[in-house]
Amino acid sequence: MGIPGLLKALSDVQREVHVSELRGLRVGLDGYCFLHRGKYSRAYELVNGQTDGQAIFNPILQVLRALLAAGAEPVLVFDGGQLPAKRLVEGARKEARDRARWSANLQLQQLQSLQPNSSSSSPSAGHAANEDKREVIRRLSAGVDITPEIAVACMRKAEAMGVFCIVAPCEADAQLAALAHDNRIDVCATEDVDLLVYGCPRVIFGLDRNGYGREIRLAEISRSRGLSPYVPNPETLPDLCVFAGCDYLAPIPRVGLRTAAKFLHRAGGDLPRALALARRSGIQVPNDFLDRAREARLVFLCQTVFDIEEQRLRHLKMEPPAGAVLPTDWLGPALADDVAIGIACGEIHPMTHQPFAQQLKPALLALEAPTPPVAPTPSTPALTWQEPTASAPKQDPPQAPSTEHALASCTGPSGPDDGEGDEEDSESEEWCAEGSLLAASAASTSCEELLPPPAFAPSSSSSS
DNA sequence: CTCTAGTGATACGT
DNA sequence: TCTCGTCACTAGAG
Repeated sequence: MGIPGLLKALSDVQREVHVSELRGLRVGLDGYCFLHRGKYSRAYELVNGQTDGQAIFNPILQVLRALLAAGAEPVLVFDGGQLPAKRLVEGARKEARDRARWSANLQLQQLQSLQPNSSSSSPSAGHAANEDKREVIRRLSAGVDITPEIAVACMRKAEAMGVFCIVAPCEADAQLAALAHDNRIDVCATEDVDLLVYGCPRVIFGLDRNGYGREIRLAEISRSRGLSPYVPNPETLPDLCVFAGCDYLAPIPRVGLRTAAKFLHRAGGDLPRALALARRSGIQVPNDFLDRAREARLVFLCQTVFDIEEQRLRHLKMEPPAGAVLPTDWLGPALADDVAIGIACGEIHPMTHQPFAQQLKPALLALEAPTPPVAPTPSTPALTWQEPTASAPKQDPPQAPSTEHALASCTGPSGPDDGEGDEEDSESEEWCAEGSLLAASAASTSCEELLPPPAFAPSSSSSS
C-alpha cells in the first residue's frame, strides 16, 4: 500500500497531536483504514460463535466519538470503484485473501470437530486448542475482506451520529484531497502516505481511539532529512513515488525509495534524466517505463472525484492533457450524474452500479465459500502487463463441499441444522436488520442530502 | 558500507 | 460478482 518506507522517511517532520487541538476543524477520515482495524475483532467473533457482527465497526465509531467529543467535525470518506491501474495488484491481494480464508476454514472445521466434547482435555490439550484458535483467528482475519456492503452499513451508523459521509467514485484518497482542495475539510486522518502525494495539506496518521496521532504538514516535508541529500517537496512528490514504485505502476527491480531519491537528486528533479542516469548505472529500466510513469502520475493529479458543489464527477486537480492517450477508464469511469450521486450517497454499489437495497444479501463477511487456492504458477513474474494467463485451469477443490458446510454451521448464532435451501432468505438477523435499514433509508433519502449542511459548506456561497 | 526484497511474528470486544 | 497490513530483522546484491 502506498509508497513503502516514505512514512518512515518523513518521520522527522511528524508531530504528536491530540484531537483537542482540532476543535472547530473539519476532519476527513479514510473509512477503510479504520474498518481495517476491526478485521481482527471480526475474526475473533467468528471463531467464538456468538456474534452480532458489529465488532468491525468499533474502531471507527470510537474515533468518531473522540472527534465529536473534542468539538471537531468528522467527515467520513469511503473507497468506491477500482481503478484499472490497481486491478492487477488487487487481483493478487484477492487471491491471497482467498488462500488465507481457505486454510483458515479448513482449520476451523477441524477445531470445531474437536471442540464440542472437550471432556477429554488435559491442560496441555486445552493449551494446544487455544494455540490453534489463535492461529485460526490470525488466518481468518487475513481473509476478511471489507466489502462495499460493510462500508455502507458503517456509513449509516455514522450518519446516525450526525456525521457527513460520502463514497468516492474511485479512491478515498483522491476524494479526500478534493475535499481539502475545495476547503471542505481542514485535515485528513488515514494510514496512507498517498494523501500527501495527492496534495492534502495536513494529514494525521495513526489516530487512535484516545484521540492521539501524528501529523505531517505538506508544507513542511521539505524540512525532512530522511532522504538526504534529496529534498522532497509537494510538487515533486508524485515523481518520486512513481519512480520508487507505487500502486499504479510495477516497480523497477532493485529500485526503492532511496535509489529513486538518489537519482532524482542527481538529475535535478527531472524524471527522464533520472531514468537515464539509472540506466547508465546498470539498472534495468523497462523501455516503456517513462510512458507508464506519466500515466501513473496522472492518477495522482487527475483522478475522478465527486464534486459536491456541482453534484457530478470531475477531475481532481486538472483536466488530463488533451493529447494524452490513456487506457480505458484509466482515471476512473465516466458515470451519469444520477449514478455518480447514487454512489456518493451510498445507495448504488460503486462496482456493480446496482442499487444496494435490491442486492444487499446477508453480508456474510468471511463466511462465503472460498475459492480453492490455485497452484502457484511456475515461474511467472508477479506483476506484468502481459496477458492474464491466470484463467487457465480451475482445479477441483479437494473438499470444498465439506468446508462450505462447516462454514454454514459457523454462520448463524446456533444454526439448527439448516439445509442450504434458503439463499435469498435471511440467515443472520443482524444483517437482515441492516438491510431493512438500508431499504428504508433508500426509500426516504433524497440525494439532495448530499448538499452539504450549512456548517459543512465552504464560506463562499450560501444560497439555498 | 547502503539498500532492496523477502521472511516470520503479530494482532483482542464486552 | 462484491476493497489496501505492518514491523523488525536479515540475506544478499551492488
